[in-house]
Amino acid sequence: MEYNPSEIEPKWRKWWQENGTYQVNNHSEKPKYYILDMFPYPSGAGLHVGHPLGYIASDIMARYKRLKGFNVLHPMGYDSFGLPAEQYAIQTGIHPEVATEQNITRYREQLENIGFSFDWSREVRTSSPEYYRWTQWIFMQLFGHYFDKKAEKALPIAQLEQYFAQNGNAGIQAACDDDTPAFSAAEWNAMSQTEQQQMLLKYRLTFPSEEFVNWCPGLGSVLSNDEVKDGVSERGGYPVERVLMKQWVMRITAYADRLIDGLDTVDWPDPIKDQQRNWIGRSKGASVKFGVDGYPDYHIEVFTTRVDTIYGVSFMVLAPEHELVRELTTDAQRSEIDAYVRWAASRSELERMSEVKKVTGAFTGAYAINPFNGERVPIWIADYVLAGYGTGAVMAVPSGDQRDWNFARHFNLPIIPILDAQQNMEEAADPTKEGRYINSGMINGMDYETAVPTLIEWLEKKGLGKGKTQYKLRNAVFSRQRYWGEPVPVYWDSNNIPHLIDEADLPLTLPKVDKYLPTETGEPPLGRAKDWYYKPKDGSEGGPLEMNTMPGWAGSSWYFYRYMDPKNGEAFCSPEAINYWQDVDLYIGGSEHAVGHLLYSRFWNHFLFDTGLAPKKEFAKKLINQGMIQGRSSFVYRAKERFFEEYLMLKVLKPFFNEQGPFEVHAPDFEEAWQYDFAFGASDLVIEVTSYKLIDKIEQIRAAAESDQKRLLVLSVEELADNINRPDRIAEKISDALKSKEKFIMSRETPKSEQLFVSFNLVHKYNPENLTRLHVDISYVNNDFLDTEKVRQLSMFKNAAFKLDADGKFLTCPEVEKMSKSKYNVVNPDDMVAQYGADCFRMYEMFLGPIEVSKPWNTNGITGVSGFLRKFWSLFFDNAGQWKVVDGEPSADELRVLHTCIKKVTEDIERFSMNTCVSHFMIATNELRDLKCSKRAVLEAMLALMAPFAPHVSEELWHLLGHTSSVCDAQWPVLNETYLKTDSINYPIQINGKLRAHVDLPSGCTDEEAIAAALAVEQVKKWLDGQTPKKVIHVKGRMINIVV
RNA sequence: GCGGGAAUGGCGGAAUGGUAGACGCGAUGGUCUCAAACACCAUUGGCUUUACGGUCGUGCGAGUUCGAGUCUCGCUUCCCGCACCA
Repeated sequence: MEYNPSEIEPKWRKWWQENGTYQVNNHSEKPKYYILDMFPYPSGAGLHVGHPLGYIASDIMARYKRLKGFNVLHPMGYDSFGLPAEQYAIQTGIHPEVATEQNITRYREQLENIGFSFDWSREVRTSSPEYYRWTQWIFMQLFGHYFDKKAEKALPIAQLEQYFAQNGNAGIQAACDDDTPAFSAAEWNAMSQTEQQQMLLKYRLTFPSEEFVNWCPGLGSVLSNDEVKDGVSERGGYPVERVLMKQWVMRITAYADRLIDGLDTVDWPDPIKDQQRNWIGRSKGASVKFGVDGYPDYHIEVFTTRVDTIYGVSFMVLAPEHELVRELTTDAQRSEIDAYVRWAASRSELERMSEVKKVTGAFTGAYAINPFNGERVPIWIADYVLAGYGTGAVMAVPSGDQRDWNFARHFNLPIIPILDAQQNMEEAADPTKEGRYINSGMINGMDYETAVPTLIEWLEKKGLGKGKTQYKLRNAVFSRQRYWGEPVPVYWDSNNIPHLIDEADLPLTLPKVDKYLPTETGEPPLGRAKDWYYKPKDGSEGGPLEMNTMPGWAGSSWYFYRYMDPKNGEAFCSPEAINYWQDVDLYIGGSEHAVGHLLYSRFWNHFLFDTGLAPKKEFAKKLINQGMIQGRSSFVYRAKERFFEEYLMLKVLKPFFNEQGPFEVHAPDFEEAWQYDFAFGASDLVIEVTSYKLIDKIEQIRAAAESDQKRLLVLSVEELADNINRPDRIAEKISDALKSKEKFIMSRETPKSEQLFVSFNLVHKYNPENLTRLHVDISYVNNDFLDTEKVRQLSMFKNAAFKLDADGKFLTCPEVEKMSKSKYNVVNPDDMVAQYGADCFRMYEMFLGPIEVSKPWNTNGITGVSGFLRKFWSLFFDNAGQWKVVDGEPSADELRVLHTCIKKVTEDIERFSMNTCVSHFMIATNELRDLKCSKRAVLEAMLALMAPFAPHVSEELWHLLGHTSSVCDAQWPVLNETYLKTDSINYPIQINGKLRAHVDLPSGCTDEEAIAAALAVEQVKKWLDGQTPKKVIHVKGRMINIVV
């Protein structure tokens, strides 16, 4: 039998499905292992070879853990709400649900094709009502809770109401809006129902709020920052304005500390943790109020992380937009300040970014007073201070902060050293915290650790400031003005207070709409729905339903629990299921989700934990980032008409120079002066290069030549393209024309070619301006060489001529780019599977390199893996296709090869080094082949090792060995170290760390024996040259180093 | 500007501080074949040498060490993330 993946692979996929091989039970004696891939969005473009990279790695892990005796949960589903389907719906009128369904079908086919061990009976889709009713339900829980800072957890809002009724809000420590007023119990009890509800919104974990958004009236939607370029939308170029809009917001800031601290408890890559810490941006410092000279009522509040540098403040800087700028500016400075403010407002973000080194600013004429020493310091404005961040004011300490230093240098402001350890103050700021304070009043002589609390205590006593922890993190906007998302289960009463709908009325399903666009009045698409109104069953007052939908991250923030119990209609997940599976043991996905999905889902999970719904604070123990697979595009160079003039000059006309004397050349800059492309000085012949199609142009030139009394030779570019590899033919033609007496010479043959493409390795010979660079579909390219015959299928190349290189080949120019349809560099996994088989595809993706590294897709090496699989097969079948596996005791060598492979593969899977696993399989296969090993005991163990990587071929051979159950339920082979030992070891001998000789020694030899043997080696004696070694190092089983 | 990561043959990449370049691709030579493909065998970092060998070599420059691709410090370039974040 021959190895034929296209036959065996579908057979086993069918068998696995019929036998329910991948179905997982929520009850088991075995330990659980939950391995999860990040949720894909089913896009219309289908899967490309980059997507499965992580899925293959997780599938290998899942199969490996199963062989090791775990009950493994490895599910797959779809994050199926999303913008692309909605945009498609706007264009075509097709309901997003229909398009999404089609896309999912296609994804499923493609995924199935690769032989994953997903339990498809657990598939979930965020856009199905059975799923999103629970997303809505979790939203309702968030609405019903507040965050208690004393308990450090979410508590029911009813408890808060009770507390307010008894105590007012004094003494409560809860996360709430900044503008929450203080009120007593009496005041609370005197409030109307509406007023109380209004107040409670300031505490709820999700609440409506007025937020600034980038509103684009032209598109009828809100845009993200990066969709806005220079104040207009990137798509369409419509104006964008910052407007306040009522949005649902999640109070994620309440969890800022827990989200930072929780990072220390999970095994995630440090770059991801760093990004999250950075995003949350916890900085401990102090807020300090500076007085303003002559304005006793005004204060300028600043936040600083280096309050210890306060005596080094030599000026203040306000943002140009700061509210006090107008009032503080003196008349003398007014014109300068006004001009600067106007200039700053005119500057785009881009300009500000690119000119960080340019120092600009203006003096207001006013002075601030340092609360510590009463010193007057000038108040400046500069655009490096942002109005929207912090207080919009900075205390400038030029000795410790480089940007302040630059500013001080530029405007000649004092630079005051404050620590005795600060150095090179003349060249740059020194932000050190080392040493003792100088010039620093009450903290003189102290170190950093004692100075900070001293200063903060003083500030707080005087009421001029306080120690403060500041976060960069903002509350997360949870509303989208879209159709294709989860409806928010909320209605608004006549007093404009939001209320949850009754839990029994979940799911609140998406209504039908006539169009997927905003209404004429600017309301979201749900505003088009009829009867989008809620009437409670208890007969109380109802109201219109919320028209915003939830964002994409809503459904993906808790999906890992739904897989545990996907069909449950009573709960988002049964307590039994969640207590069995607990949390995700291994999560694999791209690092682009570092702060979006991964932070929001941690937030939701902390909340679910607080309410007792989830058993663990962190939902994923270990996270692995998979690298991106980039595309490898191929470019070809197409000649523009001017290329042929250049070509003629370089290749053809040079010899005529000697015979005919200098000729004159049409130069682009003198188009008016020169009528012809080439003119021979000593002859009356002129040459015109043009397309034969341009009859009018040829006639004009001909008339001009006649009136100039010149003879005209017309060379068509098509003809030149045809003869591009035969310049001699063109030369002959010119030569004939020179000898001829004819007035007008033009080829009568119909040229074949329309366009000329130049091989990449010849491109350097020509002016790049004469060539156009174009993508060519990579399916016509092999090892960067273009298949010049096959490519004629494309209309663009139908009549093309190719300028080939010296070897007669046409080279394309490769470039690594994002994999995308428009770049013609997409590789579809289906094609790879059809050509090489799923097992080969899986192993090759792993073989490409470490899982976490991004790399371009390149099939150049796939034949190596394909060849390996055939070699592996040939351990079981001889050349004639006869089964050759025999029983019998394996030899010591055979066992050594097998157990080396067991050791390496086990170690490498555990550390996710899948690429080296494939190498080990290749090595073992080559060695077993050399040993002519076909022993059942060895091959059976090899199959178990191979099964996670190449499940189809392993299953086939496993059954041919006589098994009736799946190879998935085999046992992972156990390593026996004794088989690894060899009798002798070939030791390298180094002299002074340089390899000089080798010696064979028995594997158990002592230091003395090894050293004596090493010194006796002829080569070593030569290098020692009679000297006694100073020192000899013997690393057992490794090497010997002799120091002379 | 800040933070993180990386840099090893023609290419993808190996290498618990211990023989740098495993494994694969590509290339070269050979066997098989009418021929091609497949397959198989051999060679394949640079320089040098008939050969044995010598010598240089993991982005650059120092350092620690008997020994550094690996550890430390300084630099260069590239990639990723964040971004006037005080």
